[in-house]
Amino acid sequence: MPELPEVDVMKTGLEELVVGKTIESVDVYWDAIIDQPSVDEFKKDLVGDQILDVRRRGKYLIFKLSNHDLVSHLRMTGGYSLETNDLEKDKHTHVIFHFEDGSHLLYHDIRKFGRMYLMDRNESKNFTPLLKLGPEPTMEDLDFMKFITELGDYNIPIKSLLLDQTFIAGLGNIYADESLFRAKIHPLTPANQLNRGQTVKLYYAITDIIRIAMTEGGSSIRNYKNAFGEQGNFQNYMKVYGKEGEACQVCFTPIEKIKVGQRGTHFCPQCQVEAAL
DNA sequence: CATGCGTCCTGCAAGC
DNA sequence: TGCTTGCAGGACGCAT
Repeated sequence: MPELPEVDVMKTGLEELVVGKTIESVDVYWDAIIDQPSVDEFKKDLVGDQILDVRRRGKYLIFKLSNHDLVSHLRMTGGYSLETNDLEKDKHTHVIFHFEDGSHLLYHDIRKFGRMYLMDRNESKNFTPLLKLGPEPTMEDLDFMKFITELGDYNIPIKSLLLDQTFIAGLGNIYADESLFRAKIHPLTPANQLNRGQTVKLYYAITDIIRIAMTEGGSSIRNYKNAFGEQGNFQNYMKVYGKEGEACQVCFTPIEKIKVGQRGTHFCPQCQVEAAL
């Protein structure tokens, strides 16, 4: 499932593969992928647009086109690939951008949760979902003191807060669980009950985990691949995600899995103790 | 306003 | 073996 590091890898791949290409036509095979405008307008408006740049904000991709901004969210299973020779679409290919040079950019998405939003040029800066995003989980963007202070504003489980994109943009279930393990914080601990030491550890855990995941090309679980069809390596660094029942690498206690805010949550019951109240 | 839950989807795995 | 059931989860919409 693409989280920030995986989307970033996809962005880098797309930059190399499609910048400079001009769209000749667009096919849409699953209408719900196109959130705005209508499918007909989407297909019509993109004709003749040239791809100038590809950017990322949180888990969103932003294609900067000569006449539009195209915002794309991959959600669970979305992804892009470029076909330069024969067009090989399968049942999971839902949108195809045909380029004037004869190549094709395919959007595929098994679960069909992904969404695309087309708007006028430079209007993504006024696009509400992007405006609401919190800071990037990097040391450059995530202000240390602000992070520490704002944790005290939320009386919800810290795991749930880490998944709130308006608090921090880009963390998903994997990196939230891995960050909490690294910081030795129990996922159910209310955010406003973390002590000073825990908040500091959490800041560095999040930024470290994301930095490592980005340098390792993201994670490849459930066959996730980047725009080049390559896999990432961060799954080799995972300590708790998907490891329920396995011995903790630190203390050998079996990793447990619980539900927090309807989401599967993995943690070590020995290393990640609840805050002392 | 803050929080919680159902919804969208398909593939896979577990259970009988 | 073959069927049914449940689970995976990001973000939104609606309810409380």
